Amino acid sequence: MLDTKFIREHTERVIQNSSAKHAQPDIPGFVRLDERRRAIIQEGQDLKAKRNTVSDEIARLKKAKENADQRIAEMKIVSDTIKHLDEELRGIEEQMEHIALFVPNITHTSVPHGKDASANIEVRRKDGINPCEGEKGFRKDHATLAKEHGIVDFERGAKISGSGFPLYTGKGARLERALLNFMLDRHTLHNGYTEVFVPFLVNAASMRGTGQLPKFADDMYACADDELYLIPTAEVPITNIYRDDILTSAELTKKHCGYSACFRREGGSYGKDTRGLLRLHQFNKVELVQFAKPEDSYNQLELLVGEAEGILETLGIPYRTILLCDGDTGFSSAKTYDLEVWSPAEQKWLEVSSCSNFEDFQARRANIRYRPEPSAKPEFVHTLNGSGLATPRLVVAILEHYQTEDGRIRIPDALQPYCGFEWIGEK
RNA sequence: GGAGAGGUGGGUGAGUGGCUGAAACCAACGGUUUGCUAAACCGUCGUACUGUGCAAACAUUACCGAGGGUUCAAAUCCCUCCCUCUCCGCCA
Repeated sequence: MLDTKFIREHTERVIQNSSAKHAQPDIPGFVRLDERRRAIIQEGQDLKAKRNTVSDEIARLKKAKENADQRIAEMKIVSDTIKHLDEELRGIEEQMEHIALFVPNITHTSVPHGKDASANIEVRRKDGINPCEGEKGFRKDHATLAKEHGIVDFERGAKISGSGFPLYTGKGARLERALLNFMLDRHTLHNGYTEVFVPFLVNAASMRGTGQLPKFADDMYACADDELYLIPTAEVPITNIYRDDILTSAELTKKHCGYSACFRREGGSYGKDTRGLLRLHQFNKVELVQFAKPEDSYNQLELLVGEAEGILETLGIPYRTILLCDGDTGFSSAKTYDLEVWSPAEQKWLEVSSCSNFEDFQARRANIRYRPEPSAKPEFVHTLNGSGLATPRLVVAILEHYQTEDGRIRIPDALQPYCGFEWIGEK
């Protein structure tokens, strides 16, 4: 959410930025409502001030056993007027909020302009680290490999829940767990994150705090009877840990990582991208979340991207890092880098991480603040997050890059201690 | 799920209709003093919005879990909801 004052004072910029992000909120309407709102507040405050002083007078009169009926009658009318003003004000603020919740975050000046992914900028690429040689005829795609080795049972997953709910079996389940443990250990032991294990169902206030609601309601699974939502990412519960809190300057930058299952409806996305593990309704992810001072946040974003890249480097998977243009940058984000791994079978880059600086956009919604100095006024923190990383496409990359000519799959060195085996498949 | 108790400022905690935005204590911050990892004393010490002002600041208003209601006037009375604690039941 943007600051009302900011929208009022930078109306043109907000309109342009919204349109770059393919959104058309009614900014002029918002500004008009804001004018009326402030007029009502002023009028209401004057009347309330009058009521307060006269009420004191009534108290004095009554104490002195004098008649106050005249004043009471006057104040009854004043109170009625106040009531009507408050009602109008509530209506206006509701309308304003309805508009404000759909205004996207302003992108950072370093973000390139463009209408879609074609304007994104590749900032780094690490290929040539393929441990099992280049693109050869023996290569099979991940779904075929997964079936042949019996490590993912898509059919039974579909029987249990539906398509997009994979059932990992045997070494596949072990590999999944190994990846998660490996990544969590790395972020907690080497990158200075404090681990959290979060609820997977959250309330509406949490979803609003991180920006999933109200705009993306259709993308989420909801438990209507309990007003709870299945999280699409651990970003939601982790960021909301400090909703309505005031942090101290000393505890920033605060870094949390956590595993969660992630649930996404992915409505209308059936097509070629849905093969195997490429796009799922439920998947596993380790998430990185940071709460930073405004002056540190962009430096922290670069560090966070590096931490996510470190996982791919250690696993020896070819990847590239993309800076998203404004038209491709998410609703809540001011600047986003995507990490993509190469799928030789798909001949495509697959997104495995999205690392963003939200500046104070989420913090304003979720009311997460800090005091720059012990007795200073609280200010909004900057929030950042990134996947570190999501497992399904990581498994895709491992299967496809680490398959050998004899049809087996070698486990990356760093994962072997976590897996307890070196190979998938018989020689 | 049933019964009871309770939710007040960073913390503890007083306050049952009008001089209470809220005592007291603790913490924190500033200062004085004592020459020493401390103590004493003095002072400051919630948040938001609106307005005036370049600003520091000042003024109004609102906020005592959330939302409604009663009243000239609500932390205080009434209703609904949420949460916490205790006991019982159930359960991994």
